[in-house]
Amino acid sequence: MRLLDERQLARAPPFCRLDPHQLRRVRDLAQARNAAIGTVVFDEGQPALRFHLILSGHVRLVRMTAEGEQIIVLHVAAGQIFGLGAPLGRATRQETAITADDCQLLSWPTALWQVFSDDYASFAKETMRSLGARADEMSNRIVELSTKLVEQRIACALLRMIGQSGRKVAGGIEIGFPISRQNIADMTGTTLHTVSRVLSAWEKRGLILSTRCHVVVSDPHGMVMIASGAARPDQPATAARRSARKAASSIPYSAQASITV
Amino acid sequence: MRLLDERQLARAPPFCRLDPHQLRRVRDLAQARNAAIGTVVFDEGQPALRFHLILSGHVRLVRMTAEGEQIIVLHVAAGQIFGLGAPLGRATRQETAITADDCQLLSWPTALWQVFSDDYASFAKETMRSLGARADEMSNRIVELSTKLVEQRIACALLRMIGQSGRKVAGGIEIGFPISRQNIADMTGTTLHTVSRVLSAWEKRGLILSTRCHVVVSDPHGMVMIASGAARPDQPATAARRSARKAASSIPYSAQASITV
DNA sequence: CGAAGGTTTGAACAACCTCAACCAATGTGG
DNA sequence: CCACATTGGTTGAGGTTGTTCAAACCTTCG
Repeated sequence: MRLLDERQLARAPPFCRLDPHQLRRVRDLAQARNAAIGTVVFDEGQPALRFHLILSGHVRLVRMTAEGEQIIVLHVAAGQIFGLGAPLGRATRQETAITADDCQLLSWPTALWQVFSDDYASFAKETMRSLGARADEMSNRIVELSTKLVEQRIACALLRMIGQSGRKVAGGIEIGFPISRQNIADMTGTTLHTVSRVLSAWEKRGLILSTRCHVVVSDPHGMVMIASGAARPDQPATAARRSARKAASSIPYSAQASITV
Repeated sequence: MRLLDERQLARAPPFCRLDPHQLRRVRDLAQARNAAIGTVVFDEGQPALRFHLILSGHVRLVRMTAEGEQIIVLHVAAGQIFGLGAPLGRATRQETAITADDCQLLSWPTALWQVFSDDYASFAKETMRSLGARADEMSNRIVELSTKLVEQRIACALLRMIGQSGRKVAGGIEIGFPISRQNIADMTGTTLHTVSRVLSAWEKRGLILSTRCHVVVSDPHGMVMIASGAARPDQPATAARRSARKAASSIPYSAQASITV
């Protein structure tokens, strides 16, 4: 079991540069846990005592509003670290972490994050890289939510998921964990009704194949078209939504203002 | 000039624990720059060669879409660092940085980030903390964009700005830098027309005072009411928008699932 | 003073949410 | 193994929010 874990640990980006001896040390300090689908790993508001690594499976980071709505902020895939609140200066969890499928998890006390960072340069580097990637993803989500229509946002969400956790299957690329219409709605800021309508339409057009909690994208290119706002049936191919004020987009700012730094 | 910079530097969170000698070293490695309002500090797509600190003023981090729309991702206030793409593993800028008012800026080559982090523990800690705070802010924005009505989102944006850069004036709390309706629209994913209508209505109700590029919140508490979705004139005080499915929100997940970690 | 940028406001329309009802798949207990 | 509950999915009708279009106004600044 430990040996097995070590071998998987060696494939996780934050630890893949460590030698066998270092891996053993890291593994021995970890607490292992198998969590069935739907298990809550930690909950919004709790003290952030440990950080986690996914050996296999997927975890959703979720926030809930006072009105009882869920918003899926991020998906974390195998090989990745999550729950780094403490090193980022948060004493308590801001999100709830729920397994999206059956998971093997390791966790360490937050104090070890500093130790690992000091001892293994690649660990520090890799966690920073991962924080950066997530900041990018959130930033992209903000742009999408601000500018895109629901159909485009759903397309973006599917593309993001097949990019992060897609696996090739017969009819296309499948999202590698169970995902319901409600889940997709929670990612895109819409309702399951709208998601259902959109996916049904896409299935008729041959863009996807879908069964219960299960989506295969059979025409990724067509999906990109939809996500980008091209392939709009009626509209003239102009702005997807808000009036592209001035439309001076093509000239970067730098061409106008003197940039020095 | 250098001396003046050093004194201001000593007040910036990332450097406030340094002794005078260290401060001088940091200052001597920096490039100083005064940037008038509307100056582009760096542009989306450029290589990330330096990181920056605001001595005074405010900087907007902006992203543009293919259709020419701007989205304001974050505001950065005096004393804060920005442009940390490189340590986060990004070779090129993902956002454009534009000064929101007249700014005094310092910048350093990205290579020094590692050096400062190694040499000054408080610097490393503080930059992590700041990354965490921004991740929180983005996460909050995602929740707002996903669940709140336009009026609530605008209220949230105003509250966030007075929280970060508000100053007390005669009639209430003023946002500490110039801000147009269009800017607010770019923050909330709406149009300047809608922002204008909402602010006009608020001004009539005595919640704010506003002139060109200039907003004073005179009733912060009322603003919080609006932001949270209370104070809705017609609706019964239930869910602000999407149907609060199951509304099991009050019981934290942890009460249902065994949480161990 | 004219131009440019910011703001206001009305009217029409589109997107999408809400309500409502129903169906299909899966799981459960007798 | 079947009745039944549960969960996820589908689909139509109607209503609300907020965008789009259009036009005018005001302020600031060269």
